[in-house]
Amino acid sequence: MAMSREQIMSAAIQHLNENPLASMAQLAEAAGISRATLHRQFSSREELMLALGHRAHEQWEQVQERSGLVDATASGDREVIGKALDAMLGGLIEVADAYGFGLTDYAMLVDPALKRRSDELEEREIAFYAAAQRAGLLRADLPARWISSTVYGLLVAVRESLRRGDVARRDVPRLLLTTFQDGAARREGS
Amino acid sequence: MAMSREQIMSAAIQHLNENPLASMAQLAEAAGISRATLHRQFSSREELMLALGHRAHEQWEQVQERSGLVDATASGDREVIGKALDAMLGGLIEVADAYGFGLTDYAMLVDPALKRRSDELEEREIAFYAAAQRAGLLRADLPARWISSTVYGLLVAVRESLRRGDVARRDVPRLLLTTFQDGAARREGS
DNA sequence: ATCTTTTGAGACATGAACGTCTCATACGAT
DNA sequence: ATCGTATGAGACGTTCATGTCTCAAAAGAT
Repeated sequence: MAMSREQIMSAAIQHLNENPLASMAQLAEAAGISRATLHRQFSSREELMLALGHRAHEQWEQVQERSGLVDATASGDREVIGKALDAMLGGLIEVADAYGFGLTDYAMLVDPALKRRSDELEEREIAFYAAAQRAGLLRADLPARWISSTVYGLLVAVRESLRRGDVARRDVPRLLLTTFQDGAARREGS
Repeated sequence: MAMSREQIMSAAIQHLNENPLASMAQLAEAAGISRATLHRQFSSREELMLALGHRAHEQWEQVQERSGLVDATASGDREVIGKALDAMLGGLIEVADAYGFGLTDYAMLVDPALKRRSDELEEREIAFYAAAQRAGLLRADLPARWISSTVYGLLVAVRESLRRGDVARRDVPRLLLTTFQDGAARREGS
């Protein structure tokens, strides 16, 4: 059976999540193909990594689009923003779960093109958080950039928890959302 | 001037925070010594990395001790636990800042001895969070392990924010603490 | 001033991963 | 059944980091 480029990338991602330092030989084996064939699809390791990075960014961008992030930012409507926030966080969980290794992989951050793109996507989110602050949904006393970092950090936490089996996958969206929004302190009123 | 083992390790950590993939030659240069001298102090790269890992764990353990984490856990006293929580989070920020690269470095997690030690330290924290839950300080509806992961993720966020200059260092403890405790959502009552 | 120790520079061998290439074979389409 | 294409196995050369070693120079101690 012919392994498509897509299939190879999926297998690579899956394997890199277990061993971020995997060699081309290991990635080929993980995809069930020979090293030669892998090199026929991706002429170099760097090309493969860049392809993975771009794919991750595409998915990330799709999450933003599907959640209507930009429109919500422009609308300023509290309810619209709230719905977009939930949708975005839910989508990000899936992406972070799939592309987990990229969250903290140093090599991913080196390429200028990838860096530019992720900066761009991040700026959109930051603008969105700022809009959510103006709409009274998020605390105004926190820098929007810090909120963005917080979400990123919580996604890392999600990945770790899932990797170690600490929490069930179906519980993750609720845990992330409630922790992000309400924090871990016991509320007086409950 | 003779470079002590400690000084070499400090320089190495500092440099690894900028480039986690630095070679021995680069680490030697960063410490201002020759590659030969570096190898006289640390016979192999692995030995250096393990030494760094152990040092990080020592500092981590000191944070636990100085914050009185174990005693607080045993006491069950709400006020004692609250004070320990603040002290611990403050201390963890410093450690995470210094040993940032270790937070997400894959190689650090491989060594069995290091893994065992970090598991042990983590278990203490988890027990502490559980005590904080019983004392009514932290939400009881969140798994203590998830709370632990949350703190870890927020420390990653801190490191990122500092690395990019998004927030001032002096603001970090407040931001981390309030985000962890209260979340990012705007409270009704404010 | 002399002796001892430490250091730096560099050569050297080793091993791992990469990227290229060849060739026989298996597969698929016609 | 045949032809064209894709694949696997493996050899090959290259590069790079590692770890060892030597030796002359610098630093430090007496």
